[in-house]
Amino acid sequence: MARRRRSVSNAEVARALREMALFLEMDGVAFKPRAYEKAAQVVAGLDRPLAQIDEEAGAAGLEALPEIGAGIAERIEELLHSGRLQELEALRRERPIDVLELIAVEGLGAKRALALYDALGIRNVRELERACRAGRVREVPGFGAKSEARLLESVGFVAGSRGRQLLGTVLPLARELEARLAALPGVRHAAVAGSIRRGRETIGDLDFVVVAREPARITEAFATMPEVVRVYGRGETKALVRLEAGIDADLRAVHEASFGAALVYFTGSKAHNVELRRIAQKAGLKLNEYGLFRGRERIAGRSEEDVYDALGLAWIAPELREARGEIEAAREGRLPRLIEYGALRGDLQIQTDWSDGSASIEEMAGAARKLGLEYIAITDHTRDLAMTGGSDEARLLEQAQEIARINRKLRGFRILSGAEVNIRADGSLDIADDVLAQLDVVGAAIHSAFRQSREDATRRVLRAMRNPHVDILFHPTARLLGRREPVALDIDAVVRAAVETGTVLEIDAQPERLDLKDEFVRKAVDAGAKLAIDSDAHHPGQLGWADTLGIAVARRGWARREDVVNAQPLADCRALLKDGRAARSRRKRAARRRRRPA
DNA sequence: GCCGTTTTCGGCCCGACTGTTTTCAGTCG
Repeated sequence: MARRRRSVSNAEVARALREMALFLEMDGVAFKPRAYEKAAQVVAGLDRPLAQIDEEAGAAGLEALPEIGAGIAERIEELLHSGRLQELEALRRERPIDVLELIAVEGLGAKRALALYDALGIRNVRELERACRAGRVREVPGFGAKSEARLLESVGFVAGSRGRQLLGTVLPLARELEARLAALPGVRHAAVAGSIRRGRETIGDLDFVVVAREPARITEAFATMPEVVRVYGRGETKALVRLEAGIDADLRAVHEASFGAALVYFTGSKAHNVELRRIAQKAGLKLNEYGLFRGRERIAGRSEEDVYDALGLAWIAPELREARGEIEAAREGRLPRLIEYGALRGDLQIQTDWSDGSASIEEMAGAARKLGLEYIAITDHTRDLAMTGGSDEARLLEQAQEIARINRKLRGFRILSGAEVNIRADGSLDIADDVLAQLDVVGAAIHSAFRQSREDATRRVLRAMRNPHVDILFHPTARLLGRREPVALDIDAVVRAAVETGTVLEIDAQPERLDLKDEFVRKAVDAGAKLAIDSDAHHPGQLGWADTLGIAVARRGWARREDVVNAQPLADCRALLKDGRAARSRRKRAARRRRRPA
């Protein structure tokens, strides 16, 4: 029997395309490197396996993807079918350079990596480090003692780098630095830009834009902050530093008249900016970080609104700036009215000391109330999660009584009884239906058997969603950023089932989860499925995640307030849950019976 | 190599900073 070949992942294909780009760049080939690089980015950002696209639609399916034409589609197919790319292997034989590793060193690109290989035979970071220490790099034309020292320093940072960090980790630091910049003398505006402003789930570096009377003093102050462990460069208007948190921070100072253009420019995304510049170019204009120019005349730049307006576009919220159709929508005036920060009125997933949370029901309710919420659901873990002290049926009912008792003392705030029940591998639940029927909010979630096949995992989740008592699918894919892959769900099938069964899909706002992720939120919104944005807090201090991280993900998924059940008043929220719907239809049927003449 | 309101050829985003190049290439964002 023929053994099935291990399937080639999108990440591996993206890596190969990126490597192709670098080898081509070494030879000074024009434009092709960028074509490969762009294709690599598209592949890395796909939410479906290339192998699946190839299986279903072949090369035509691959070519339908943006930035992938006949040439690259053919190479992707070669990779998928044979696990190899002969052209790349030939390039590697010709120059056995670990170019992907080497260009991770700050200050080294394809060209200079090649120069080092030609002169000294350097193939990887280890050999680069040795050559730097031996003082041989400074002998290479185009290099000197200074670049040798910088490279040596950078090598250490490559080893110690932790890569992209969680939005939830970096956001507080970014806000703190933003506030400190704003407080410096002579600073008129200071703003966080970059992927933080767009609300991306992970962050590669911090970007700040400032307007100041004496920019050079600001870049100086920035580069000498106590958190700075290394200064890559600093000029009159720009500084790039490494922070002790293990992340780089970039500061740009511009004039007031350029603030909006700079904010657009440094907020990105890169792909969004490229589209904006193309629009400018076609209109005979030029867009850069200083403004939108007709010839030498600046026609916009002071505010973001001016810049977009002058390009014939409505202002686009930063969370949408990913070149996923937002520019067309802005041109045609059909951008969604996104859910606002602060719009949540309740939180439907909260753990307490009845399972693995650290605070009591009353403490969590009090903290939620302080944040301005009107209601919460207490959803402690259940039987299968014994490790967390998960409740059985009797304990859930006991907790519901305790909640009722607390509610009697509360005015203007309501605690809903609930549970986070476990979805077993076969899709059954770990709590009996008759008890679930007595709770206000039932969330169901996967906590085990994460590596099922796509078919099995999808069947499992759909079975749970069809349970009439399951109101919400909690953290639907169970991924943990940087630690655990998502369960291999057919997300389109899950979204369809959500619409059919009235099951709400959750955006779990725990920094490591952010699950559903933005692209899946968009699918849910497009299909008309309902969402919940929950903190999944296990401690009072974590309740704020929903309004920061959770809303950011929802906005990135083009969600509006009306798509989110817990952005509604309590009565409306409850009516949108399954039991509420069932109750409503029961009432309607009863009313029809009454109207009918006897 | 990709793409198309300049559509099957001829374009392809733009600027700051660094180092060593005495006029600019490479790298980065």
